[in-house]
This record gives sequence, structure tokens and C-alpha cells, in this order.
Amino acid sequence: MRYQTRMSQPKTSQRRTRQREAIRRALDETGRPMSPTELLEAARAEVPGMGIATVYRNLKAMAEANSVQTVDLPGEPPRYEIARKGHHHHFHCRRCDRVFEVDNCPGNMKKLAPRGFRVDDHDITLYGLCASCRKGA
Amino acid sequence: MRYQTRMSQPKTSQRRTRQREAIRRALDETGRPMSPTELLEAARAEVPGMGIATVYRNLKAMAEANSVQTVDLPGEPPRYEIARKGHHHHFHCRRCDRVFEVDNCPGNMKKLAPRGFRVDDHDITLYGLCASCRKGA
DNA sequence: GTCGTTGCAAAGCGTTTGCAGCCTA
DNA sequence: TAGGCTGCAAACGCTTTGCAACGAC
Repeated sequence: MRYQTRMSQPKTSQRRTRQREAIRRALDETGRPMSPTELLEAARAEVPGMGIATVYRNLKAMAEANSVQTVDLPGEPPRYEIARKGHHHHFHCRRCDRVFEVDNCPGNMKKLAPRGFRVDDHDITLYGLCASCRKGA
Repeated sequence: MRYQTRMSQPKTSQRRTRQREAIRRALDETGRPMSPTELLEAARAEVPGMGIATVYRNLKAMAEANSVQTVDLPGEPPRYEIARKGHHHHFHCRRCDRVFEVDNCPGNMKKLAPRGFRVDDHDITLYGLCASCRKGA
């Protein structure tokens, strides 16, 4: 008989908790990448006493389970969005600080790198004014 | 006669200190974006007792004076490089973790954003293997 | 001598973790 | 009931700041 190896096992199950559902709901309804603090505020509308550690723990778990994606923007703390199918980028509004998904991609970044380098991926962040901020200027 | 307004005034002068020179020299000689910790190690070869706060203060001052530029990469702490003339991007090696300048730019990112958005700038980060890591695989 | 600069330690900020009690299945 | 989950507070890693001594000009 084989002994069980001591590798880290996937969790037996995920329980449904009000906290987790509130976080997912906020992410779904907002439809944009959100910061842990934004999520906490939104989720507290449903679960008043909720703590920030719970937000971080759930985001981490959801990211590992691929139900949410981490959105890393240059020079600032990560935000989180519901998992999308494909490759995409982001637009960061300078006025309202909100981040939006951008589906298009110029593609073919390979040739930008110095000779001898191998490029296997890229990140693009666009900056400017979103539609509503542009109007409300 | 007008009273002097209480606005924050530009500093009278910048003194030449061993610390500041050591930092600039490290940046010059390395030719790549460096982290504050890397800079501290390099600078300590010249100024043994140097502290990390000095590195941060000088980088901040140099960035404000436009003699160095902050390199913000998605999902990690900023690095610093000597100020370049033009618009450029960066390549981040997955193996050695070093960052290299990339002069090319696909340009014309305007049309990637959703309709109604105004794009005024963008950041691109390339990922892969640099030339030496590719060889030494 | 003036005052910009430095090292040290403490404080900040975003994030993670230890722990005891809670609650889902 | 078992053990995943939660809130709280402490711990963390990176960066900034207060302060008294230091040193460039």
C-alpha cells in the first residue's frame, strides 16, 4: 500500500458563504475591475460586519480557481475582475480612476523586442478619458 | 509691495554628495532599470554605510528633476532608469528578472479603446526571455 | 554658519497570516 | 460534528517621514 504523499491537496470543497457571494455579486454587477477596498464597501451592503481579510482571502481563492482574474496595472495595487475568456487589455481613466476592459489588441509584439529576445506575452494599458468623463468635462 | 505667496518653492540648490553620485553612477553603468534595493547594494560599494531611505529620497528628487524616470511595471514595485529622450517601453525577462528598454512602439493605440473614449497615452510591457537567458537555457 | 542631506527608527499602506470562534454541509 | 470560513489583530514588505547629527558650499 502506498502512503499518501505530503503534497498540498486541492481543497475538499468550497462552501457557500454570504461573504463570498457578496463579493462575486459585486464583481458581476459592476462589470469592471475593482479594488479590494471597493469590493469590501460593496459587499458590506449585504454583509455589514465583513472584514477586509475576507475580501483578500476570497479574491485569492477565486483567482486560483480561475473564476476571477487579477488586473495588474503599472504603478498601482491590483484590481480584480470576473474571469474573461480571452486575451484583453485595459483602459485607465485619468479623471474617474475607473478601469475598463479593452478587447482589441494590436497583436504581434514579437518584433518590438531587441534582436535575440523571445517575446511570449505582453501587457498594454491605455490612459485617457472614458466616455462619461469626456462628456462631463 | 507684494507678499510672497506660501507656495512650495523649488529647492535653492542641489548639493553634490557621495551618496547621490553613487546612485547616479550605478544607474549609468548598469544601463537598465534598477530597483531601490539593487541601487543600494551597488552604491554601497562606494559609500558603505548608506541607508535605503537615502536611495528613495534621491530617486524621488531625481525623478522630479527629470534626470531619472520611474519604470512602473504591472504587479511589481517600481524600478528606475536614467532619463531617456523619447517614448519607449520595456521588456521583462522571466528568467533573470531584469528589465530592458524597448525603443520600438506599435503606435496608434487610439482605436483600441471603446468608442467615446479618448486615449492620450499607453504603456506596453513585453515578457519572455532576454538574449542571454535564451542562450543559456 | 546655513541649510540641504543623511542614517536611523518609527510610521504608513496595502496585503497576508495566526488564532479562536462560527457556520455550512 | 468536521473542518472550511470569518473577524480581529499582529505581522509583513516596500516606501515615506520625523529628527538630530552631518557636511557641502
